[in-house]
Amino acid sequence: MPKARASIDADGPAIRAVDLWAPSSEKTPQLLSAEERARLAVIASIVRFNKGEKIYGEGQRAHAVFNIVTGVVKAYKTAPDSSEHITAFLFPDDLVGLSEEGRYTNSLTAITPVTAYLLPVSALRSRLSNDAGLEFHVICKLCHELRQTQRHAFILSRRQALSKVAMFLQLLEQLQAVRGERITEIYLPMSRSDIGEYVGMSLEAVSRAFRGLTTRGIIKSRDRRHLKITDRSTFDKIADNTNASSAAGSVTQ
Amino acid sequence: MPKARASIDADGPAIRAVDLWAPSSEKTPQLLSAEERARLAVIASIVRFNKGEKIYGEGQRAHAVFNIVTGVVKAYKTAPDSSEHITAFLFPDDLVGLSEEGRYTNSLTAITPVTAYLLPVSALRSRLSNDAGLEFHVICKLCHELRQTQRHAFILSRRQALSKVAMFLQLLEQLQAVRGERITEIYLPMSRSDIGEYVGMSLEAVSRAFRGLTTRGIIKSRDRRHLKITDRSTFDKIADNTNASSAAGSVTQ
DNA sequence: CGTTTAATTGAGGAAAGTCAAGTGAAGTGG
DNA sequence: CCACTTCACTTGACTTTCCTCAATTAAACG
Repeated sequence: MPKARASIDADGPAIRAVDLWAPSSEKTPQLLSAEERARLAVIASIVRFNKGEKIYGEGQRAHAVFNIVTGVVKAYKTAPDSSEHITAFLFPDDLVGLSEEGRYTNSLTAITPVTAYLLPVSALRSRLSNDAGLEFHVICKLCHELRQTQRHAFILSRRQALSKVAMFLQLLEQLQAVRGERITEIYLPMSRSDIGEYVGMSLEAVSRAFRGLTTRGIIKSRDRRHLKITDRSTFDKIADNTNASSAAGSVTQ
Repeated sequence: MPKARASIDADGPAIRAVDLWAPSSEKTPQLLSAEERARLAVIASIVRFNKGEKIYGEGQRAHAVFNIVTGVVKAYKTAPDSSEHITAFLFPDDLVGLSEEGRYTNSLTAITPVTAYLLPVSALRSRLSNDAGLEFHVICKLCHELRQTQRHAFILSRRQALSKVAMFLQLLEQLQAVRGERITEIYLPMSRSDIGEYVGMSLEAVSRAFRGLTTRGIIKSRDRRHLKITDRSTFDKIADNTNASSAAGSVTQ
């Protein structure tokens, strides 16, 4: 029996984002019509990457844009001091590889097995200039990613480790919901180290934050990659940084 | 004699960004042709805001997009704990107010006197759908802003206060260069508190960072809003976080 | 010129980083 | 299938850094 995703696989590239102007009932609808997806499928090819495989490196010539079908990738920059900063985690229906003057601005690595559509820039370019509707959808997607990155920056600006991690989990949960997956459990495809590089703290601090949330009874992890939020209200308070630590503290101590 | 900017004022909305694919010689060219700007000018109106004046609030209905002509604005989010996080500083030729489902996602306040083009969304919307070239330019601008926000996130991810502030100054300097202004001196239109809210540290820490850079002879400030980089190589090392603190430390101590 | 706001500076404490050791999980090859 | 290697994660002890609170100085504004 084919997975739900298999149909997407067959239908061509897909992008998902909210509309810029119109208030819609649906949360994040599929932006492209079947016809548009079919037209894009003509110029696209399917590519696969193993877990841990590097897709491209920062500064390389950008020959293609990728549209993820299944799996998760990380986009990251390597700082001059050789520490890595993760720019974004990218999931199915995301678009990645939009470049600056023909060169990639991030490196890209698969953190799970990945299948994706590869769209050559030359072909995409001409398609874009001939299809105003598609262009508009790309604009919507970019606005979406811009807000996503602003949210990332917001997480990074927090000072408390617990708050950072809680916000990160909220983010993952929401993305999962948007993809139509079950959210009884949050799935963490990435390592502690990846999380640390995303939220701006050491992997040890990430580990401690998980422990902190667990011992306070706020989350419960089945294994290192699956957890459940058991106390939603204090969880949200910690994420919002509204006096939850003090309340929870009085319970614990 | 009119300032260079006065001509922009007269010519209609202007946006500036690098091209997605083509490597260009110019750093960040004006994307819109005279004709496009004129067509946009038809639907635009000029608006002015005083220093400190709020332009719109997060969550309000988004009736218009703004294209800044002169002055500087800050876009920010107010956290549930009532602390403010600055999302971006916006300068002439920037585009701001692209919304999510018809509502603004940030608040916007002028931090200097500001003049801007106001583009009603309804008119802009129909212009966009009739002009593929304009759409493409908006895509370029959005990619540009996306990278800008990623850079912001990168600054926020740094741990050292000096490094954060140095990177922030690099950013300002580059934006100044792009706008064609002189870069012998870096101009800081925003307060220490604004800087702190942008780079993710307290205003006191910002102040101390400036002092730190000054006492080490790396920067020299004429007044609180104007400074010069006097030791470029160690400045860059601090921004890059490559063993400059140790080297500078041995000099000072 | 006085009042208000912004910025600096200092002292103390909390929080996360670093270093290092130990534990658990996963994958490999016999 | 199990021992072995390897890698990811956890946990602890110590140190550094920045935040918080508070007092002082400097600048901006009417």
